[in-house]
Amino acid sequence: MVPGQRLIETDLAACFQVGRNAVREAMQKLAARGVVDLSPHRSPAIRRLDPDETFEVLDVASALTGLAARTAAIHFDAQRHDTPLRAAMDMLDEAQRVDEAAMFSQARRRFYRALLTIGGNRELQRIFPAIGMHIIYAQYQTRQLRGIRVADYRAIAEAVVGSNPEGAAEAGHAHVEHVRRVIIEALERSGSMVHPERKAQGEGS
Amino acid sequence: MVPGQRLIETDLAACFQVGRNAVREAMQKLAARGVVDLSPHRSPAIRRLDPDETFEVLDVASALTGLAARTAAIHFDAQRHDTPLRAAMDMLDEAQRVDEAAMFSQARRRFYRALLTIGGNRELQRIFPAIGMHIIYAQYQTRQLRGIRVADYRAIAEAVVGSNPEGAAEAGHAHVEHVRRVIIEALERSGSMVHPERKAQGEGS
DNA sequence: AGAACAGTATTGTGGAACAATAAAGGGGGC
DNA sequence: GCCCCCTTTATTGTTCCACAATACTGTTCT
Repeated sequence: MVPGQRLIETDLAACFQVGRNAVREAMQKLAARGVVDLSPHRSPAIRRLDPDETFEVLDVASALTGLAARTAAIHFDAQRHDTPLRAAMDMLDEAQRVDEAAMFSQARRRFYRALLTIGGNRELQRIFPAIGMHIIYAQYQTRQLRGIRVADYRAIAEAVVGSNPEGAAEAGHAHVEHVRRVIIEALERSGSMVHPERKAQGEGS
Repeated sequence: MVPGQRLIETDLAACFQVGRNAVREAMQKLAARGVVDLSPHRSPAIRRLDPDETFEVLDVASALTGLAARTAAIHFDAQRHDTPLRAAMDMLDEAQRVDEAAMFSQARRRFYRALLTIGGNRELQRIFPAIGMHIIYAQYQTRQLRGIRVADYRAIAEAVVGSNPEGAAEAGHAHVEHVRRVIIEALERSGSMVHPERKAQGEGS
């Protein structure tokens, strides 16, 4: 599954033993989540982010991650929320220890799900998975990024359990900025950088 | 078209002279934009926001409207962007003058489209229409709200043409807060308010 | 009145057919 | 040899039909 790859619906239908109809609906759901690009009369292609669009995604992610973290910190209730959050963190640690990418992805999803559940904002729960963050995770999957993420997630979690909304929001913004910096460095190394210094356009700290 | 109304796909197919399939795909697109609620084995219902969820939508809207305004202010170029933005503002004025709801909706959409175009953030262009703001506009359509909106939009536009990112973001946040206040008052009048004081959970000023 | 039950309405899904469009390949003209 | 146009092919867009699975409704029995 490489970015830009085209998915022919007849093939998928045959492959999964389902009707073309189901394939089309699945594609629409994936398009809504930003996984595939859908243009009329063309096969759906799994989404590819050029450097510019990558940073655009990060700007949106910064805004909504900050909101998610802040909202979770406001609504955190140790009684109900401590266990699931701690479970997510433990799984992140475990995934990093055994160094398995698939398990790490699962743990990351669990962490964000916990964050969104704690916050309780249904609209955010609906919108958040539509951000192209998944694509970034998949496209720039490095061990370095995983380490940074675990540390950042811990900072967010601590601010949340400490019921510190502004700290949580800031930790969320900081996390996205860390990801941005790592990607900038990776792009500079590979020389595919068009705008050498691309600054964040979200709330400065 | 009243909130909660159920849409039977057979009826719609017959009504619009299209196949059930097309209706289903259209429903999925509407669900992605947050217009209808879609639960398995049940007819799609046009989305209804209870007071709580209304405020949750506003929290998300505040974050993304702020980002949209800030990004537009950063990328504003008088040469290319002055004309479309001014056209949108003129249409808003005209719509308010003749006091037509349909025209006002169209003008509002145009304003946001201009904002998103100026900013140039493709991910934001993709995500923004998915916010349930439409539903709020439809559900709380009052003359008072229209007036507030025109004033707020003007403030945003001025900050944008002045290339003042922080001012634009603040104007965006302020706009959403104004809408929030009007809705709180409306709910208090109608007595359907559960949590009497529901504070914004986005960035304070 | 309340609960189990049958019948109906509606969605979920597969399959076939055809039109419409886009991509690819081939044949002429320069 | 290279480019343009045309034909051919592959793929999507859409409709129709059929049937299974599920939710809704109304009725009957206790």
